[in-house]
Amino acid sequence: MPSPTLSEKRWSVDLEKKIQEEHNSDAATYSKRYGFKPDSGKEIFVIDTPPPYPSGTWHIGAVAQYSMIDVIARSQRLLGKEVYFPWGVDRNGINIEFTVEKNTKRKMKTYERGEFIELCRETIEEFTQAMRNTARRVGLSCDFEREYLTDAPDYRVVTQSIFVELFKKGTIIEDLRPNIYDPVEGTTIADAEVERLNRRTQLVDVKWETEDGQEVVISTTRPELICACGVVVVHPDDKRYAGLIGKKIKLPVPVTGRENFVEIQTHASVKSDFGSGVLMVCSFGDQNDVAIFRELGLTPFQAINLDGCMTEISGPLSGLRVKDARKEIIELLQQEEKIVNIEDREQEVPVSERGKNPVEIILLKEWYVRQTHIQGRMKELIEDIEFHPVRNKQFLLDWMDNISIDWPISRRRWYHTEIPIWYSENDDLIIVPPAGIYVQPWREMPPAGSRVLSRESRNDVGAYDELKDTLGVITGEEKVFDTWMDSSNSNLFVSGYLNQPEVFEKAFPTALRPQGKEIVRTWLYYTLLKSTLLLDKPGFQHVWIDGLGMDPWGRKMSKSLGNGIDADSVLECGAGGRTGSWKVKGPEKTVSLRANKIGSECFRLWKACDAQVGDDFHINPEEIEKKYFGVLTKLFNVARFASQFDVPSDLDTVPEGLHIEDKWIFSEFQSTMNEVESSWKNLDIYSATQALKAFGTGVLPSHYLEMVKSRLYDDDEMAAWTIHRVVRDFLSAFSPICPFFSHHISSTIYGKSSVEIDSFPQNAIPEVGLDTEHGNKLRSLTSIIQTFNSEVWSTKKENGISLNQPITGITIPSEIEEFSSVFTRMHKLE
RNA sequence: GGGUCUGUGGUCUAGCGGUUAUGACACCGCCCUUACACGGCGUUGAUCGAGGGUUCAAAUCCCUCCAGACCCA
Repeated sequence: MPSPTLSEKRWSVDLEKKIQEEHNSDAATYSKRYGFKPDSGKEIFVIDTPPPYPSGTWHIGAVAQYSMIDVIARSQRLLGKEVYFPWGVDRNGINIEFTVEKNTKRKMKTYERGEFIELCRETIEEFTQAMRNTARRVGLSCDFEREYLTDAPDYRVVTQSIFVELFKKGTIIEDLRPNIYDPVEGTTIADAEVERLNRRTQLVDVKWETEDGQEVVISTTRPELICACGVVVVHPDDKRYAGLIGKKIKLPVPVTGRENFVEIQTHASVKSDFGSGVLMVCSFGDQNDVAIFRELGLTPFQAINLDGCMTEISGPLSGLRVKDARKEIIELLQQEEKIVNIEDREQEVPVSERGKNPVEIILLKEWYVRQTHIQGRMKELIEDIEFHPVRNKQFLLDWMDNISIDWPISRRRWYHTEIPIWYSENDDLIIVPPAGIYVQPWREMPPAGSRVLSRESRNDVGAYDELKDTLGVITGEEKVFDTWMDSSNSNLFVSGYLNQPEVFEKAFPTALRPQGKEIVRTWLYYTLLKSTLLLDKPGFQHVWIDGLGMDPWGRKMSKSLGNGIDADSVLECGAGGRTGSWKVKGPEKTVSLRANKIGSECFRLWKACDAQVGDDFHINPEEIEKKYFGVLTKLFNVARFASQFDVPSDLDTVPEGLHIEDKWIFSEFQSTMNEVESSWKNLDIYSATQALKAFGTGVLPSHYLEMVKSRLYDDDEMAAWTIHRVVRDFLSAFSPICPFFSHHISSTIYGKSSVEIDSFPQNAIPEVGLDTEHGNKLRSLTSIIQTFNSEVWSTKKENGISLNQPITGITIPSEIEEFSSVFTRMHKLE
């Protein structure tokens, strides 16, 4: 055999790593290939990639999703777009504060604020570096040079400027409202950050007494809140209590500074079969209580303060933490024999997503983004966005139907973007910085160019520099923004809002928002809300919502289940001869999984092939290797086989005299390529990959190569031209999925890397293209050819004839008579 | 409790009104054939979660139930 230019015997993870290192080592080439060049004149395609949150290791499901975003980025480049695939890292937030608290065993608020922020910054930087490495390792073609960090001044200033803009518009308001509050972490949180956990609680039946001495039993899981009771309600149809309605009932516990009688009223939300069927409504016991208070126009009582302790009104409980207060009140009630029964039961308790602390509803003055008024308009704008897959749009619409309160955006934490506001001494005026300057009001005075506004009307009163002396002692706002306030600017930021107006003009609405379905109600929703409020535009052209990475049994991976798989271990599996092994907790027992080689190319091929967008996918390294490494081996060998024959000097001009089988394979190839091209255009990775895989591991090697082998050995130039043209174009179309694999082969054989191709390969022979008569006729022969070949192979096998021995008595079907000389030679028919 | 989605050979998956129900992996058998044994060829193997219905015709549409996932209350 002539020596192949592709010298390696097969594809390997070590080869992959070597190529990857070369690929990343030369910054200039990297940036030429993948850097964003807004002035190139090509159509701009900006991807609003989800900035990952660094927290130790990167979740394999997220890495898999991310690698598919890369496939989209690369395929759009292949289609001739000017792609901006940004690399951003989300670094604001409570997670890193927790990490620092845990590492140093000290609560945030025991630090000096500046010192704590510095600790957070250092810690998150370490995590960020690990993430950058994984990103490179999985082959992301991000524009790493323009990395953005959401905790950097240039990002935070955009959040602050947008806040000021919305503030001036009156879209951001401050108000004293019941807020969901995490007393342990000392901060307000949004609806979207609340989750439910099952906890054991006690349901206590307490004896109450009406003004005329009638005994009423009320069940509650929160007896400590009796002091905040505003009304007692029964269902309007509940005959048992009809006589009580309108009467006054005495609180069974001592209270301070409030009436100790409340009225008995009716309310339709009462569940008559729960407990005794009588419900005490406390200010802010839960969301339903809040709703009833609002409906009945009652004045709320504040029973819990910001530290999570009981307030004065609770009388003897005053100053106790909620949990202790509950114990204490139960004891008190027991002493007075006012408890009829105590029952342990499972209850879903609302807790904060991050801290898992039971949350309370507390009346607080906070900043809000108004959102309930704009839902209709948002829905109209969303109509213009294409969703992939369409059905996942429902997640967003469902969430929007649930929006009933404004979005509280202020938080009492530190490692976040500061709310850019100062207050005048009398609190009537506020000072905001000019656009473009990042400020930290808790430690700085307003910068030059700041404006003074009326706190109430938002009217501009004048320049801060001139009014300085009339404002008295000014105070900076100490609160910060909810991190979603930052994250929901990502599309504006990457599209050039404020920083590059000329780019923004062309790049907005942002071409693509790819994300996981678990953050539809937060990231996607808030981003769309921003673009509606700020610009009255849809925000995106396409939204691509992927499913979740699950364990091999279809459960979400989580630390508590012990079923997680580390991304790096899969990407490095097979490097340096090391095998990978994983212990994963299944539903019944722990299972050991092993694989010999995976790497980024195989991993990407798996994700591209194995699950459609939007479907949850099971991650099992054993399966990834078994099903997809072989595909790479096969494709590599097809190319290696081709590489032993001279590459014709001109692959772009069709030579005269192609044989019928050459035209036939082009007819098949072109129909594959048409499907691939339109799939790439529709962001349909699955179909594109399936089509390429089927062709590259099926008809091409099993049938065409066998048919032309002898011609190739005889130095037939037509056959060589055909195979090289097909392999070259195949690699271009395949390179979005496996970029290093394609890059290596194409640059070795053809001297040009497939990752640099910026237009989809043209059909070599238009006359056998998709809708041509000639092409259709040739394609209709494919199954006949496959069947015929199979029959010959089985016949030889049945007769014990080896494949390279002659055989007699075979008739070639009349439909493929034109190929008779090919088959005669291929099968040695006599 | 509500919403959304999913349930197809041992495993994963395609199909989404008319197919002998794809394909891959695994299993079993045969084969070293001037690319590839990390390969090739071939054979087993599914009444499409269960039960009702609509239709000339259902894996595909409708209903009920069961199981799982995610989200929400």
